[in-house]
Amino acid sequence: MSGRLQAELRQSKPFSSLEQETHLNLVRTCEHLEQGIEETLKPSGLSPSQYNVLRILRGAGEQGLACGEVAERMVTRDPDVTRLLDRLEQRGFISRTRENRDRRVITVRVTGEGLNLLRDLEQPMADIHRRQLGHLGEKKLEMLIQLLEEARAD
Amino acid sequence: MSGRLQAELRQSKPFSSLEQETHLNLVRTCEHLEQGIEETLKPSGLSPSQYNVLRILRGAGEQGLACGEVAERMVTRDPDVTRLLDRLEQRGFISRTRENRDRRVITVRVTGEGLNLLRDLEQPMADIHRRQLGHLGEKKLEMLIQLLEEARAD
DNA sequence: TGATATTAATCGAAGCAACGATATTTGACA
DNA sequence: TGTCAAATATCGTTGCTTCGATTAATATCA
Repeated sequence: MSGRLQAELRQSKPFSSLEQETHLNLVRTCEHLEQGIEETLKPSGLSPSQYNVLRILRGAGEQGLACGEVAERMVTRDPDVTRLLDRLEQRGFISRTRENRDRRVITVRVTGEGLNLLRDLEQPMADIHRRQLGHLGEKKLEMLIQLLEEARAD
Repeated sequence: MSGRLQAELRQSKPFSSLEQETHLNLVRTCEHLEQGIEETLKPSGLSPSQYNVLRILRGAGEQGLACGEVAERMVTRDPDVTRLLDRLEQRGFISRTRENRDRRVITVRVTGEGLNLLRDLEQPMADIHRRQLGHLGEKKLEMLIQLLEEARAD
């Protein structure tokens, strides 16, 4: 068994299976990375989910997206996108307009202010990603990606 | 670039760097695994953190652990362990006793009821781990563990 | 000793998340 | 057409998280 996680957990026989050890390593790594992301976003008062939504909307461009489409594209699934959007709208980063074509759907768009915020975050976010994972090098990153995609394919 | 995550995100140019792609793959995979864990734990009304605490305490045995030590050993860091323990104590899965040696610390122990709960969860948890990651096989799991540990070492 | 700092755990308040239930609008079809 | 089902987004409630402040006990050291 690998020693690093064992040391972190301070137990002598922490794992009952290789699958479990992998799981714990994944969760730990994720936690570690998310912590860095949160710190980078904290000055602008955005949560990772909110940042994710703004980027999704920037990707969608002028035509915007329906609420449900935003929910589908989020990295982590949010059971109540409405209130997430509420907070972004209150701060002026997105706008909502009800469609006349189908009055059930509400189209969401990122505002100019939202785009400015994203622009300001671009460099810091690139930096933190690099700092956190850059030391692995291209080859290992690709291996890791490959393994993770395979892990999700069940 | 790998195709799977790109399809999930439904964007044509989602990544500005390999590090970012790795990060997103990690978060997605974690999310996916945690979802399975949550479903397995739901019948007993435990959150992953609560389950984690019970296992930590079982590992510590009769002598128990101080609150702070529990917090240190958790997989995901919780800024307020007190209330997490409150809920477990209310349900009878743990007990708390103030130490006379140093009256600042409170020792936490898992109760018999807590141990029973853990025993009942053992098989379902082993099953879900196997179902989620077993298809990778021993070799790839070890590779993944190795890469994840390396990723955290920055 | 007495004053200050440190450590351990808890609590108050505010905001957030999760789960269902509820409008509102549209579609399907007898 | 009228009725029922489906889709879309929102809201109500309850419980959980988080942040900082607070209490209490111990350690430090002039």
